[in-house]
Amino acid sequence: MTDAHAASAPERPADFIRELVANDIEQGTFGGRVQTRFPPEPNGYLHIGHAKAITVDFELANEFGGVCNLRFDDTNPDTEDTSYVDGIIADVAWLGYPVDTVLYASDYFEQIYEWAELLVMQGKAYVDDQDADSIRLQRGGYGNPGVESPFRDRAPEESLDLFRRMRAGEFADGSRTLRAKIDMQHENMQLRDPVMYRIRRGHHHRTGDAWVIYPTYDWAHGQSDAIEGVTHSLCTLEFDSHRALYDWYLEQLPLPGDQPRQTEFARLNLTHTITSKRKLAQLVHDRHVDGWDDPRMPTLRGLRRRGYPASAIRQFMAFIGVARTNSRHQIELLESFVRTELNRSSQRRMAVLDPIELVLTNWPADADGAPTVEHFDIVNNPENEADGTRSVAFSGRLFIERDDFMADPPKQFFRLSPGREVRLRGAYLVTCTGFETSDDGTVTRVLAEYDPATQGGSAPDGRKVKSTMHWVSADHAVDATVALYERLFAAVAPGEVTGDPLDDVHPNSREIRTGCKVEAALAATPGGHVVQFERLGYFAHDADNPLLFHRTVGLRDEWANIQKRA
RNA sequence: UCCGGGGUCGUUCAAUGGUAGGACAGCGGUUUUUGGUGCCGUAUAUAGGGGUUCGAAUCCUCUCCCCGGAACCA
Repeated sequence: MTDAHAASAPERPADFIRELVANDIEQGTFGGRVQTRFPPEPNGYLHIGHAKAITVDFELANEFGGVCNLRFDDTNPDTEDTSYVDGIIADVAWLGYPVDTVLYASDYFEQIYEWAELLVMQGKAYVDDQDADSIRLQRGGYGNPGVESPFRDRAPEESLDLFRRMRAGEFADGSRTLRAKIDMQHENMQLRDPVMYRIRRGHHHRTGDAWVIYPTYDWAHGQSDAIEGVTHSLCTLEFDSHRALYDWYLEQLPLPGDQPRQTEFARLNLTHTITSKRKLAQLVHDRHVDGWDDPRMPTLRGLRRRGYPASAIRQFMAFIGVARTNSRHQIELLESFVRTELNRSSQRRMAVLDPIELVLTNWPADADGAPTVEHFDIVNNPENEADGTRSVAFSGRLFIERDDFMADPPKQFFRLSPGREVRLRGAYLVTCTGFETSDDGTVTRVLAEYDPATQGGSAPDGRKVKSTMHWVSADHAVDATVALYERLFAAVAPGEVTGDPLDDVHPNSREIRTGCKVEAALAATPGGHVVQFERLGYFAHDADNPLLFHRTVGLRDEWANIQKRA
């Protein structure tokens, strides 16, 4: 975190949710207790948007001394799977939040069913024999009243009998539903006799075939909250109109404790990023990406593989806060948190992505005629002295970045060109004496002379050079593969009003570069960590392949800006 | 069309009747054995009209714009 970030964090005023909770505590609502929950449906993997909900839920409970549990909203057997359950648990844990208590709405099916019978007996719910199309037609429209079902005034005893037979499996899927009897003329469409149970014979990943009827989200969510003792049920803005129904259900029931309260906040949107589980699933299905953990994906596992530190994601979420305004944050802000964290934590290594040979023509040979090899101790991380130094081999034949040499450089180019002296980081000052080209004019080799008096990279006479370049020794480097990523989506920008963002998938969102040269020691280190290749950006070492690196984010590149402006 | 939620620098989050502030992105400078990092400086905003008030981003009113809501999805 930069000082600017650090300084602004404590000054950040309470967002509206924290204000609300602080107020509740002051007034003694919920007996001063705070309990939240993060309630994903296990029908896909978590993405960066969920990370906001996770941090809001867990941090709020944390801040006020309450608890937050992970609860699976597993009320739809058709879409859910145990592999998603496992993946979500792992992702929440990776983000840094406790998963020792994992709860499931499906554990409450019996209690929720009993409460449904209660509503039926009280005449507040009825079995409807109509199909989905008829119910939808009768619901009416915005500004148009609904039509009451012909089964609406069926006797409670008859509904109860039918409801029990629904559970017993006597009726076909979709043939009947249990509906709440509220108000078919209500201006809020959610209150026009919503469906509470549907018949569905899908195999549930936890309850198996024990049930053929399943509660809908609205009929299960508030009830689960109440059973668990949740006080503050936080969700995203699109559930705003469901709040009246949430309250109505709870008001009808003999709850074991205080009635929980739903509060909505704006979901996270990011530029160049899609946060729709359905669409991410389509990216995977259509093979635009390799899988849910593809480093281009905004999934938590994709970001992790790409080298995003969990702490950077948490800090970003804390910084943007919560509000009810629909907005789309710039991904550059997230990336700045990633860079800030990585700048502090990642060790520096030298690598050359697009190698060109640099030959030191005055480099000495040993007694046996072979080129001399020297070893330099180079600082691992200038931001953290405790990271120490490493020994790097140096000799007369090196690789440098092709971009770091220009035969005919423009004014603002500070790197190697004929006649100019630069520093090879941690090694020597070298002066370019010439270069070789192939028949088509491509530079094939750069020639230079080193100054033996500048061992370690500083000149005894105090002369300065304008550039310090990274390098690898040709005889000591190893070949590696580096994956560079563009934004998956070209647009998805603020104010953009395109159609389906999937039309916008960047066709060349990944560039694989082989033949890159990296320090030999990198091949021997375990994968998973992130290193900074000097001036090239941050790279995540692939967990499975020690010679594959994913670029996490690039560095801020002033030279690129200069070229752009020219 | 009806109901609900929103509208503050380019972007985003603050300021709740009393100096419109921060971050990211810009721009200018500076330090630096990474054109990285750090540091210093700087421009840019209250959707519009009317009203209340000594004083309005904030309260009232009219208008405009954006988002959400009519699954047996969540």
